[in-house]
Amino acid sequence: MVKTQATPEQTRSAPSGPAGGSAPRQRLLLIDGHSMAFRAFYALPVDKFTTSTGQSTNAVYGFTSMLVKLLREEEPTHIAVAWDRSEPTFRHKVYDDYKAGRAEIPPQFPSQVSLLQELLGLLGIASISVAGFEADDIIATLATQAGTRDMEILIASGDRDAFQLINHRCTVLYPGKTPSDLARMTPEVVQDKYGVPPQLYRDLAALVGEPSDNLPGVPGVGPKTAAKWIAKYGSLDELVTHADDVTGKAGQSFRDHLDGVLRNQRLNVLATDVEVGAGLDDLKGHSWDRAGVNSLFDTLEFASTLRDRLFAVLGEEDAAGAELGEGFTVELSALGTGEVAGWLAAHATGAARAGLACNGSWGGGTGELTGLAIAMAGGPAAHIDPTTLDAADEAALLAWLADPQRPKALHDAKGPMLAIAARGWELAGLTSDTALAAYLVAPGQRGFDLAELCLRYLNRELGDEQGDSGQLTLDLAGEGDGEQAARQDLALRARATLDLADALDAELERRGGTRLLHELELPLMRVLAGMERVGIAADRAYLDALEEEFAAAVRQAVDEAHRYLGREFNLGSPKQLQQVLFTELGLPKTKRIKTGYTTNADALAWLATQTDNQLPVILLRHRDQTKLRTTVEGLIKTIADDGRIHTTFNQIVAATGRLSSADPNLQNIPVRTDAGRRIRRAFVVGEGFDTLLTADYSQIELRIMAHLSEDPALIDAFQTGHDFHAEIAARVFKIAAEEVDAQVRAKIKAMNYGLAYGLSAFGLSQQLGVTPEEARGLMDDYFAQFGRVRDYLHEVVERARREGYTETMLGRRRYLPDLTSDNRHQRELAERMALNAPIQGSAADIIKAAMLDVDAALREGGFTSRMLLQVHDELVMEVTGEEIEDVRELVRTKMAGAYELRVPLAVSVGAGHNWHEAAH
DNA sequence: CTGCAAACGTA
DNA sequence: CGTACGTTTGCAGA
Repeated sequence: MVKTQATPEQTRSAPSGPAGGSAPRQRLLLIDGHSMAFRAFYALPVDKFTTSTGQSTNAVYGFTSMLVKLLREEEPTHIAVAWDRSEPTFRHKVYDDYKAGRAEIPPQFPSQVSLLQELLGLLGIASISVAGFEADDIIATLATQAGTRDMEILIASGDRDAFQLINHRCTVLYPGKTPSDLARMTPEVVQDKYGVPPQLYRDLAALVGEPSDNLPGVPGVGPKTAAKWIAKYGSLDELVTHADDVTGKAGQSFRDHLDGVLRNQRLNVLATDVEVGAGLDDLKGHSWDRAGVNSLFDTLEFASTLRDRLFAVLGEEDAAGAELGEGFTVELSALGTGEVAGWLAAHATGAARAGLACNGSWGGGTGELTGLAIAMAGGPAAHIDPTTLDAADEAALLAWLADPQRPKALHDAKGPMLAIAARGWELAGLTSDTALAAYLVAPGQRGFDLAELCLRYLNRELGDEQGDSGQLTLDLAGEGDGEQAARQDLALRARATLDLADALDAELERRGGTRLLHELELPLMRVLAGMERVGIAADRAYLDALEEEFAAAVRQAVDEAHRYLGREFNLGSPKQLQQVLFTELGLPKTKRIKTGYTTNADALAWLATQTDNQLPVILLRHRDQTKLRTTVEGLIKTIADDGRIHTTFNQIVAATGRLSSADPNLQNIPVRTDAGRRIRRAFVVGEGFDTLLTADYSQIELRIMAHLSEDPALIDAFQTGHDFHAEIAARVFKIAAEEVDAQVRAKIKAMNYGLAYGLSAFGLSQQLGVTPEEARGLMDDYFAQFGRVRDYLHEVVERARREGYTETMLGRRRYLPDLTSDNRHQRELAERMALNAPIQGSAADIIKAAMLDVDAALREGGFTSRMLLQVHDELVMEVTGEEIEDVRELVRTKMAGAYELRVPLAVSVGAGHNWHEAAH
């Protein structure tokens, strides 16, 4: 088996030979994968090399470290890593007990081998393993082939069997205390150390034995005696021939154990004719995947030092620019009044993309632009102060910014876009948003800072941000170095954005995400900016009254609780609650958590059933009312001067592709309880409009599951059923849909929704309050009718494990390296993520596409009505009286038609004066 | 002042 | 032992 990764889009190659010079000798590096990884495993403490998700990384780290050192110091032109297989080898056929009695492999080790093989794949280094043979045999075979080509050969192996391969052109690098501390085993060193030439080393080993392979040698014969004999007789064969001549106690022992010695000799010979499936030419440096390596190192939580060292050695043959710390350079023009139009005309008129960077502040649907930098590929860059423009400059600049024919790249553009819009300007022609592109390349990563991305994708350092207000260097002399440095800094960010956009374009193309960026996320960003700018009207007086009401209820509950206990305590402190409930009142213990026992709502409700004590009930009411009060409080604080609440939609945080909403979060406004729904009445239709309209997808995730699984019964249920859950229940229990009672329907509904989350029988039993056996039975009944769903969910996980990522209907990927973790908890969590991601993510794809369609239709139709919010499967719109029927129809059509599934996409629409009334 | 844990709201 | 988020609060440590 040969695993290589060769993708034409990649530009760098590894490993590198010595640059320049005249026809350097070819040098083949062969690594015994398991042997070296095992050495690394024991050289580094596993507890110090464990990620936050529990994945051990000590072997990966140590091995990689060794690899970097070898690449740098040995400069191989060809390289391969050979791996053992778990299947028996020809040696087992000769000797049943070969390697028997070996210590158990530590549980943290095997998954690291997979990670290493993944890493080698990304580095373009061949990983070779062959059924029936050990890594040593593969190495011997390749070394022999290389020998006939007069190549220089280096073998990194902790297995002394490799010593027999040593000769004047083949050196074994044998690990000492750490795998990076390698001893060069040449013919001279072997002779010196063992007293025999390398070609006779296996004769010596046959006599001495190899305990780790369960090959006992001759008792009483150590390396010294063995070497003496071999020197005297010339070889083991000769020694055997003259076995009777060997004197002494050792000689007798030798004769007694002759069979074992001959067996050892047969076993430790290395095969040199293995079908390795790769020729020497396949072992030259292949292209490597920088972003993939970065992404893997990120998940392994490796510090940048190892990464830097690796990239430095891989990038050696590149032009000088690849060195870390090279940074970015620009030829900066700080444009004064009257200079902008001229600079733009001179530098930014063609089809070449410009990098942009903005200073200022933004959020809450608006912003202020205080500085703008434009950088072009060749180096020219300009800094523009938007407050000092004359009329001609301003006209030229805003025309350029708004020109879709002038391609631009900008990092995290939605904020700057709001700031630009706040000046009354427009930004068009964006062909990349580097934050958005990086998100599509690897969603679920922690940060998408420009500086971080530069390091990750360009291997270049972007100087620290100075801060927009010059906090670090406030230059008292006025027009001095501080401002100069700030302009330079902004220009460098513009330049970095430009270079990064190119790198991410290529990376995204490799991962099939180009269309997602250009046809979905980039256009959506503009729509989201519009929604943030518009906001949603809030009824402040109503909210004030509501807050007072909830606050009164909270005070009441606090009072009651204090009186009940006979002293004051903080009801908001879980710690004090635990003290009161479990220590002072001696109530039964709830589920254990890190800090003791949980006091969450479920636990309190359970406690209420276990005791006559009224405190749990009071606490529940307190929790409820407190939550409502703080929600209302928070909303009031965010009402802007225009009487509206402007949330910020985050497009690059949710690993599945969903949007999120913050400052305030308008995607978690209560709806399930009566009291909660009252809060929704505070979201009202704004001035100049007549109706709030909500449109939501019915059971979109289940419909997606039906589509993706192609389960005929599930698809059919959507075609025929009016009440979907009842329809499913009827099929599971083989009764008529009308006979399904509310209880049964509820169970099936829970089951339906649980499926997409990877619900277990235990989890289902907890939720339904039935026994795990009953829940198991329910699941079995369910899958008896909808078997393809089970197959699908299973396949989705297996495929993700193989490929390393899941994919949504529009090709949005989510990488889940923990699927091969040896930590069961982490692995199972990743499995649930893997089966949920395509479903939740496809739903996100669909509503995003629908939003684009709705937006386009509204603009094309010249409507005044507008989109305000997105809540995952719901859109909230603000509509004028005369447009209501058209918009109702438009939204329904666009949402239902956003993507064609094997089942219809059902959309329900409601209207009213506030969000509560509009719900249906 | 910052970061974590617990709790809880939504889809 | 059910996925994806964001916010608030209390509290411990810097």
